[in-house]
Amino acid sequence: MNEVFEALAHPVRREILKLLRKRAMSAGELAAHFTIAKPTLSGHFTVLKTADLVSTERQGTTIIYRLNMSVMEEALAAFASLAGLKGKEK
Amino acid sequence: MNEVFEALAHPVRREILKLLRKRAMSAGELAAHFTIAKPTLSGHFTVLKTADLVSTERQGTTIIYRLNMSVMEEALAAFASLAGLKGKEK
DNA sequence: ACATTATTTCGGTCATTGCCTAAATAACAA
DNA sequence: TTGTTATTTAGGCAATGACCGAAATAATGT
Repeated sequence: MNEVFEALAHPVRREILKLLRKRAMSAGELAAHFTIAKPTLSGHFTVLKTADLVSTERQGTTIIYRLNMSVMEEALAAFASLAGLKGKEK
Repeated sequence: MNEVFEALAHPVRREILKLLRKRAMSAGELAAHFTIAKPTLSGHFTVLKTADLVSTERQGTTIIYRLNMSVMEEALAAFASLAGLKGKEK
């Protein structure tokens, strides 16, 4: 869960998640939304993947990123619990 | 809102929030729950204060930290929105 | 004024992060 | 196999973050 919170700490990574919320996209499509270099973005992808917030699927030469909704939901529940608003204590 | 997500990225800071969820505590009381040095902890307090997640009140020589529930709720809503689960789009 | 207690600020080190360009890998088509 | 496109890995650098001990500040009591 720590990795999830760390992944959420960077604005670019949050924006990636927001884009993937609408539909799965290739690395290139995602890159088109940012001005930063592709290798930098690739590093952000790795962080999101390590946190299990996204998963990948190769389609030929392109790699499709998709949002892992269940982990997003778990993270939200963890946060709600932290805030003491709902969810379990643990 | 970026400052909030950054503040949540460190486990010690999340633990501080969890402790403050039960009741307001002085810096010293909070420090008793951790093994790290007080100056380090004081730095974490500053991060939380900058994110407006906690507020302070001086009582004599001690400083009381209290959780800022409204900001916690806003952050939760922002996260829910990011996940596309509820809350506003923006 | 001086000492005591609580907390923060200062000055420094070490590890990590974010960014880049250049090079490597992967899949596919000619 | 050579070339093309898509993406990642490697290498390096500047900025930031986390940590500590020592010193400074703040409030209070003697």
